[in-house]
Amino acid sequence: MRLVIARCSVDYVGRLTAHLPMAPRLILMKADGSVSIHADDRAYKPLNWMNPPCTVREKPGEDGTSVWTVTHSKSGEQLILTIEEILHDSSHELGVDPGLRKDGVEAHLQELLAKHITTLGEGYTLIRREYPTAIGPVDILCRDGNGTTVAVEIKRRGEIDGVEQLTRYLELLNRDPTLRPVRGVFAAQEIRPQARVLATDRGIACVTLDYDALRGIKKDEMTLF
Amino acid sequence: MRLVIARCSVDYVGRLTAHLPMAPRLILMKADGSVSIHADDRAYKPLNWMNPPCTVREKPGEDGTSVWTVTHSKSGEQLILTIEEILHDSSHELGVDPGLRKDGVEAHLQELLAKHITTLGEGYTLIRREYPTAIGPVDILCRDGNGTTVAVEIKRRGEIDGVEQLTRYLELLNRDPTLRPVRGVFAAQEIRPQARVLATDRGIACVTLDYDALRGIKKDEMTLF
DNA sequence: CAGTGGATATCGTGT
DNA sequence: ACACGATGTCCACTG
Repeated sequence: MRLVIARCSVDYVGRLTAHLPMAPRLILMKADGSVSIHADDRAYKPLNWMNPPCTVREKPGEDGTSVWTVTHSKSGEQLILTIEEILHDSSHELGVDPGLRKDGVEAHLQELLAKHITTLGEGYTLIRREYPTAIGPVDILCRDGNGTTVAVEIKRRGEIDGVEQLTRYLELLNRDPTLRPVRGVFAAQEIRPQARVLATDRGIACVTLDYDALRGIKKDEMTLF
Repeated sequence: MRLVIARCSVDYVGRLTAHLPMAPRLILMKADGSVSIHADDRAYKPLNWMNPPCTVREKPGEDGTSVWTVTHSKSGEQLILTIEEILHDSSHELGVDPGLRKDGVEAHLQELLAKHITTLGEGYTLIRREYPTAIGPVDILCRDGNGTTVAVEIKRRGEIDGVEQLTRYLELLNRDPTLRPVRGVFAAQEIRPQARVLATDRGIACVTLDYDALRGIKKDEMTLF
């Protein structure tokens, strides 16, 4: 990663044509070949940029300037930087990043639903989250008001896969005499029609989760179908 | 603008929950208060970030680490950076950026239409682009197949303003005996109904420009109303 | 209505 | 079905 602070002007010719007048800016050149030009505002969004794959050609310009031409390898788009003065220039080896782990909506929904398990219905009690089975953990195992065991599968977007997964869990759980009978609840922020049809056909209830509501603002906005 | 290269781990708690394991990264702190954490790839997109308005609190952590807590002033979202080692740290005054000037679609459309002026009709010939008048340049001045002068106003989105502008040009141009009579053509990627009505009422033809078609893929896809 | 800024969402693509 | 990357677009907000 190379960090350059320089007085530069920039011209972009590609999907549109754009120009940046001469001013001091950050030029961020990453190991993936990308180049982005940042001002001291606009949060993380650069003023202009070039995505990989691209190549940088550096050559002298007029009046002692230096011209960096960044060319996109496929589209031919160009970013032309005219450098008047370099105020800082440093390079750093960062290596490959382990990357972002999103505990994301699914995990968060699970946590919230476990905490507010009665949103599934009155008298519901949590048995445990991530209830282990031979084919993987069930997101939530709980009991309804009648004491019947309920297995809950949580997804951000409920699709057929999720229904199939829950079906497998239910089949397995229903072999356990201490749990049997086990009902299924398919919970997601958004449930695709096909998934809903399949779930209903298998006697699995569908619950649409309202994330904000679950976060505790208003618990009542959860709708049960 | 402060540039920090540091071994850090990051936890984000907000709209979702995310974690970044300890690794060397760029921490970009802008004058607007924003903080973004970049790996050496993914083009201009940071691994994680916090938008303004936010505040940064720096305090010692365990084992000699330093913990930077970035808190969003309104939502309370937090970005927690645990810094193990600082490899680079520099600050730079950039001042306010003059900002991006998008010559954008309009200039590009003008260029393309000038190049393919016959897309307005058979026998059309270009007089010149940016034809100067006392009240500003006319985007394109050309002649149709009959030798009649035609003034073209080009916009990305055709609104009433553009029609008014073209009307003023036409009024002026029609005073010139060497050009008179001058017809008007209002060309845009998208023309608002009101603008179209006004233009038609004034005897100005409307042309919807197909950007991709003009770019030379298929010249025929331009539609004349 | 025009101009600006922000998107951890959503979409599309590829596997 | 899923993961990843890109949005140079789109929308919502402001004045």
